Amino acid sequence: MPEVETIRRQLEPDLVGRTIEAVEVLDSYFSKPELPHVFEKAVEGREIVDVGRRGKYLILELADGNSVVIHLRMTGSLILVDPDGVENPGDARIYEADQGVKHLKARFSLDDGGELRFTDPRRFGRGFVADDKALEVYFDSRLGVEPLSPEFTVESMAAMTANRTGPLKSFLLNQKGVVGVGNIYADEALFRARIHPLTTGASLKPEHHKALRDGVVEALERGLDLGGASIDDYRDAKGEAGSMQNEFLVHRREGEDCPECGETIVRIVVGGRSTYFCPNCQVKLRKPPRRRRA
DNA sequence: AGGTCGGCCTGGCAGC
DNA sequence: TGCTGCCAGGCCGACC
Repeated sequence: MPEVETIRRQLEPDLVGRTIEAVEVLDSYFSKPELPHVFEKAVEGREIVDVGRRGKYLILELADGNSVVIHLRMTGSLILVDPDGVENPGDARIYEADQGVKHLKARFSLDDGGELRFTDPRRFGRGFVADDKALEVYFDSRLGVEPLSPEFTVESMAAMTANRTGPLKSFLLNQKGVVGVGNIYADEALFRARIHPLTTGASLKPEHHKALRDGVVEALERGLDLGGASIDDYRDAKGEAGSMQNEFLVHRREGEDCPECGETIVRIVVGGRSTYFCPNCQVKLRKPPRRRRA
């Protein structure tokens, strides 16, 4: 989510008020199950009136009441190429890596001469067009509370986790409770909350509800402050990498020292996903963790 | 209904 | 060198 929000914030000032003159879908996977030309015709000639986000979905709201909804999944990128093209330092890097050509899946030509490009080496990203009503139905059936909204309270966390018998890590990844938490931020949030990833929601006590809520918020806000995490492919709308990956507390740090106690961070698989945690700080039992060194 | 697991994709890399 | 096979992970659908 920090990655999508970073892109949204960059795109908003440049895209609002722009008209999309032409759309070219170069890979039918992008618009699947809709045919490319149907997607193109639904978007061409429309003005963008807002750039929003819901969970990890980016939303280009059009003047005709429809919205272009784009999900980047893991490896999708949205790059805004300025009207003057080469002046943008990010552009040069994209051409250098041959990404803009090799993995270009869709392009949106703007009325100011600029272009929004969707690239995705793994072809998981998707885009579709929907009206307000359809979008509401779509999101309501899939997505829960926004983590950075006032609705994400300790009470809501308590209610969401109350009857959960599966691992909290899986709950965080499931977008029906709280949205926007992917594998990186789930690990970071659980560490901040000092909760073991295999802990069940039903076993949480009131202090844990607060710790987990705060952990999620803090992990996501840290990611936002750092412009997202660029482990592999992620780049922002200007083609620049984020720096969250340099400040992971536990994620992808197997064998390294816990930043809190110095214990060795371990990796396990939860729900088929790599999960990193500190076995000393994030205990399953109530036994207080021993402190080794700060 | 909640939980679990495999599939979708491709590039990168370890291991032989 | 070149091949195989595994891993990365957001979401969905099938199944228990």
